[in-house]
Amino acid sequence: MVRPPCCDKEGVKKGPWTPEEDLVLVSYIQEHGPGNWRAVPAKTGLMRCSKSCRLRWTNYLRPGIKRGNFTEQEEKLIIHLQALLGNRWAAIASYLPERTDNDIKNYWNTHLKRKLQSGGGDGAAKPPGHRPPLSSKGQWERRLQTDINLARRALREALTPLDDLKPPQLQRDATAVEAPGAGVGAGMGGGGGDSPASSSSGASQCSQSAPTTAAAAGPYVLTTENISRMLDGWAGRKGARGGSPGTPGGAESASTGSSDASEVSYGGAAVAPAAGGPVFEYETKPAVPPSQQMPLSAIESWLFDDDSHFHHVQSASLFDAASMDYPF
DNA sequence: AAGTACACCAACCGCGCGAAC
DNA sequence: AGTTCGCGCGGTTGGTGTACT
Repeated sequence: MVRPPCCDKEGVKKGPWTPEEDLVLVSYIQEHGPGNWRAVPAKTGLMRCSKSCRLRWTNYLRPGIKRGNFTEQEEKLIIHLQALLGNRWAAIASYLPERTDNDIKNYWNTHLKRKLQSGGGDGAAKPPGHRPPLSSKGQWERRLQTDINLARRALREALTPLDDLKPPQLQRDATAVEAPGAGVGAGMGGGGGDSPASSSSGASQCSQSAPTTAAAAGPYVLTTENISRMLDGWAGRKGARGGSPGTPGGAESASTGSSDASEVSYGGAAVAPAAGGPVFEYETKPAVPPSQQMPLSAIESWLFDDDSHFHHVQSASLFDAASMDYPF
């Protein structure tokens, strides 16, 4: 059977998103929450296919996304995880909650791959693990279990020698949380309910569970700021980058000098809708207080608590294990 | 100053999977 | 049991900016 295209080719706009389209999409999600992407183009009037909407939200508009400026710690983490997990970017991204799989993938392809090929990487990085096809679900789960342990080992290795580098990361959380409006750092990274197994994709992080679960409250705290930046960016930068006004590059976020937490590349200050209050209607829970956020140290503590957790997940998939065992 | 090559990244494409029917 | 739908994932491409000659 021939698979029909995900959406009608005719009348579907492609290419860079415009700020106006972004606003329409954000407004819609603000009202209805992410998910049910199929309905988004119809209900918003956007001439985009559902997939494109989802991607735009997931990789760019979703709150809590940190863009550009990969830290040394993140870089090392990615290298280790890639060596262990192969090109399973979503899985890798789940360990870097503020990064999207697309972002990590791009960073890998443009920076790290080359770096490692030229011998600049550490010894742990090996060619992507091309694993034999799995013949059964049990095998798949065993592989996942192996992945869990390998990843944990890698994380520990990656983090241990970099303890001294931790402050910037944590400081980012700390300072960002203090940001007007409710705390930038409280988003994905500190969301509390965000397990490593939950997909990095916005939809899976936010969609079904977002409107109803406490765990989903975190990410949307960031929205006020992000939208503010977007709006401000549009006002101040329209046409600044000819063909793709809605797709500022990473260089911009990097150039702001404050490109840390959840730097949505529109950059700028608030034109904000009501800073402090929930922006999305479905945002029913308050921001996760700093004390309940999940800074990197939690990951570390989990890592170092190695054996005590292992037995819990022996027969479970990565995802099950995550939900019951992972502290983040 | 102009032209070219390279780097970067947002977005697209196709496939696979799971749920619903 | 088979089909359809919706979504997520990974690979790839195209456009833009920047560095180099």
